[in-house]
Amino acid sequence: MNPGTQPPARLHATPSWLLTQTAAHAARLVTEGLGAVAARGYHYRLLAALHDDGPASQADLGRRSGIDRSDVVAALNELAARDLVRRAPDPDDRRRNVITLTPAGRRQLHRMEQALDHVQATLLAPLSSPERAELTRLLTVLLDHHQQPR
Amino acid sequence: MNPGTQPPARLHATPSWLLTQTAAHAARLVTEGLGAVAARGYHYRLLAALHDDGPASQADLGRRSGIDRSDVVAALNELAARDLVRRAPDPDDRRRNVITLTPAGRRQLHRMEQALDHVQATLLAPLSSPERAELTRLLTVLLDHHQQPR
DNA sequence: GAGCCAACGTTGGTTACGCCAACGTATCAG
DNA sequence: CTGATACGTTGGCGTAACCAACGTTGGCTC
Repeated sequence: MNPGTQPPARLHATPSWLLTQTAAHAARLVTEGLGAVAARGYHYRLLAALHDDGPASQADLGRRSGIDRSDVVAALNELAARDLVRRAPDPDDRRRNVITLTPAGRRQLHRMEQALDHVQATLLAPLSSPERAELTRLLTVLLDHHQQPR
Repeated sequence: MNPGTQPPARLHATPSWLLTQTAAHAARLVTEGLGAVAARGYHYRLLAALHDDGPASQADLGRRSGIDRSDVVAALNELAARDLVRRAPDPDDRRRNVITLTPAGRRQLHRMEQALDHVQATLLAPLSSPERAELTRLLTVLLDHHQQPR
């Protein structure tokens, strides 16, 4: 986002504009926060998915975290190079790799979560506690609605 | 976003995750909607800024719409090539170009707004009217807070 | 008036994210 | 056995956001 010396035109009060703009801001903060621990969004999503639901194939990981198969490959290469995950062929299905979170990966995930907590605080600073809850609820409704039908 | 056959891990109930994910969805719908009228986000923002606040230099346009100077150049090239804006040297300041919305540009802006209205309806389908208003309010608070200080 | 700094338009990168097409290998259903 | 499907992988595309650098032009100060 640019330094805005002029106020943005007020006709932009449409939710999709607000959403994408606010999101751009959020994404910037998230990128910044994760960058501080040498990570990016995909890394967090993958490690979190592994932590939450345990080891998985790459395709499963992609489905869990909403990342395209091809992007999973690249991100896992980076994570594996730093020993944050282990990639082993699945003996039961030789098409698959089994991806496992390493202790180092667990530690890194923890660091990411701390960074994201801080981002959270910064992002939601102007909202009261009930407002934060309401925002979370509304966004959850939207997300669920738009990804259930798949 | 990927077709999600598995439910996303539930630990992802953090606002920044929700925001960026919902936003990714919104952005996808916006891109789709604008694509149907052969446009993209930057085009809409620029034409809307021109319509709202009148002719301006490229730098001013960038500040109004939150787009980097260099990206303004490229987007205006595309808009000018389709006669949606006019780009003329400013006689009063020969560093500047004065960008003006053409009648065709006004018509195109109208088409974009229709497309975005439709996107809005799709995106906010699961929310009641007061919920939509509340979401808009909360996002506005966030946006204002995070871009005022600049 | 001369010199210097700031603003402007422009070019040419870079990064993240989301997505799609294609290929070879492996598995499974008929 | 054969055809369809799933998997990992490579390579590419488009959008958005941003940064550095350059030459030109304006304005300010000495």
